[in-house]
Amino acid sequence: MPKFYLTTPIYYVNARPHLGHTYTTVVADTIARYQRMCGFDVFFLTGTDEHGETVARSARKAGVEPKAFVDEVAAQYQRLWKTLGLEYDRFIRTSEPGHAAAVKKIFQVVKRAGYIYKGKYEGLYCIPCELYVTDPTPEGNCPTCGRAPERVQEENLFFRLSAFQERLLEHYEKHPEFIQPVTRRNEVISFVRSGLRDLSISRTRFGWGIPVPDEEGHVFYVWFDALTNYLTGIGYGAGGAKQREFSRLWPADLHLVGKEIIRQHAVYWPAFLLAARLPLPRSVWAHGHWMFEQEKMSKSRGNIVRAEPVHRVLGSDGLRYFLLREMVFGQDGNFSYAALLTRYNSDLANDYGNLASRLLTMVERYFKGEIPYPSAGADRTAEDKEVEAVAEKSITRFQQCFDRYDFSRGLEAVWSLIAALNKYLVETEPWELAEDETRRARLATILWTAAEGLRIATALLYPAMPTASERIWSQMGLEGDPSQVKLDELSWGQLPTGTRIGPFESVFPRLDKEAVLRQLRELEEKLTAGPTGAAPGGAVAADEQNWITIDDFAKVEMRVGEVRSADRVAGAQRLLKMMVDIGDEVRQIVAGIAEAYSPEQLVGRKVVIVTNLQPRRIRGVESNGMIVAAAVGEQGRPVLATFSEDVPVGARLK
RNA sequence: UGCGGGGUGGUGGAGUCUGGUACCACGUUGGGCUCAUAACCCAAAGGCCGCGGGUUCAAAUCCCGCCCCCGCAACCA
Repeated sequence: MPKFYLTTPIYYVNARPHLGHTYTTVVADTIARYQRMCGFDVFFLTGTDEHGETVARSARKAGVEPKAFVDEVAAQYQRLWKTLGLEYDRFIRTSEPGHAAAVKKIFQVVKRAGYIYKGKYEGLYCIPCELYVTDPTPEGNCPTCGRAPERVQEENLFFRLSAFQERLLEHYEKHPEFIQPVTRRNEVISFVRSGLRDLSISRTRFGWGIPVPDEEGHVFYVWFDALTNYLTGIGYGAGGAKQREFSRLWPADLHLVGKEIIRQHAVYWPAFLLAARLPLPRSVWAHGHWMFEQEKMSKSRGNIVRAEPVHRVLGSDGLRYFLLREMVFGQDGNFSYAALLTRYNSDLANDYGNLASRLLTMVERYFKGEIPYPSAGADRTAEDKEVEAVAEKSITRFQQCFDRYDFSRGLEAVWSLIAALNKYLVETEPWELAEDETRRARLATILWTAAEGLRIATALLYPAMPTASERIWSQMGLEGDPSQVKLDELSWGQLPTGTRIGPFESVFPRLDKEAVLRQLRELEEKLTAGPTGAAPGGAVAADEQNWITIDDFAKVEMRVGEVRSADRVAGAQRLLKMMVDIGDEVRQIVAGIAEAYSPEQLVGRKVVIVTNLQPRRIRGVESNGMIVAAAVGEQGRPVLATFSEDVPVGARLK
């Protein structure tokens, strides 16, 4: 049996799983189930990435040892995957001893091949990003996250990434399917063409990592450590039977990743593998991101969607269906509760679920629960043949789409069959025929035909919605379960006749939109109210109130000022430079309010100024104070503080 | 300003690489049916495919210019 080895990224345990993690894993699970139905011997690997300074810090903050911290968060991931019915073959954790051994081994191989050298790094380092800041912003901040980097000096081991530029480009050229979709491929190619710098692969600043052999005080940089999981997860370096398993499974057929880490997977990873003389994975597929109601999800916006509330209300299949159906694989998608419920009600409840219950009800009522069969000489009408044709076409189309991970279109193909079946029932009116004893044969043909269509649709839906598919399968009284269906053998006419249908009940009950929306919001709130971010349950101390004393407040000097003049700062979209009269002097102040206020609106206006703030140059212009404004809405639109009574310039606020 | 992604009937999306019928879902309006989960079926209305130019027998699709939106980054003390 041919093998199919696929992976998700290993998730960084600094944060609790959110919708993005769930999406990748759902996709992987769906592909795994699909490929099994296609006859592949599938191996599905996922796991957690547990090293690095950020994790060490979060653990310290939570007051626990790193190991205890990562154990807790890794368990959260495993629990969630379990509740969502995601069935991986192995969950790897980079803190496992076996993994460390394998990382060391591959390092030795790469080192012996001459691709490692020792260098000195002196400069800026951004701790949250775990990146060296080689070209900081004009302000001296990290270009990735905008925070202030720290000045460090350390001796590092470097990987000669630069030596692989040509070989990588050649590989992309020869294997166009290596990076997908095409837009990502183009991005990567232009990045590599622009020149590769050697990569520092060790750190000496912290200890929470895998020690580098023979290098006192060095631990591996997270990516060198993390990427290697794809090898260790299937037995690399383990020896014996495990090594044979490795040889059988490697190279990976598919690395599923989010678009934010395509570079690591399409550049660094193949370079490491080339250096270690290992075959390269067949493809790296980068999917897009989920937005929440048209906005990027982010912690600061507080709009991170979690799978748990949705699962509680809709069940895992409802969530899976939405994720697969609504996003064009590879592009960004938009998540909203309203869209989720609309999809659920119209596709799952009205079309599919309702089809099953109307059909099963009729089988129960007209044939005592036994799926009837068309009698030998029964005439088949044009309608019957049409249904068969649609079913055959759905099977083909579904496979074509799923083969290229076009889940959305593939599911559409199944729905074209479901729609055809609903239509068929309306047109043939079996409930009319049931009134007439002489037309039993025709009635039998119709119900058999519809049931056969439902069987095919249900089999095709298994990869996307395993639970629902299994339930309807058994409600129809079919043998075994849909996972055993071989897709290349699935075709019209295999529905066994005379099988007794099982007890049935609605698999996708219709939902009251308003009520469910409310329920979702409540569940969500309950979740956010708990420890947020990385904090594993209970590990975080109750928030101490951030009281300040009156003396603290007294340190801030705020005065009423009047804007004398205001001008835009050249080349800056949001900045205004103002001259503000604060009584005894006129201050120059720069503020990021240009998008909300025009200079003309401001001149002559009384505002509140923090006057004892340390002066600072912003975009080359000195600012001697800060203007006080409310941040309104999610975008933080500034609204200036004002007085409704007249106040003299220079008056102090207390 | 730099990089990336977009602008398609009321809404959300396909289609753009590989020019030639604008497709899907939701929504709206009218009708049908009663087996079914107020579900299902039929019909209709609704689009100068962001704007301007070009290539072509033919452009949503290719080329040039412009406008607008979103994300990231840079300024937001």
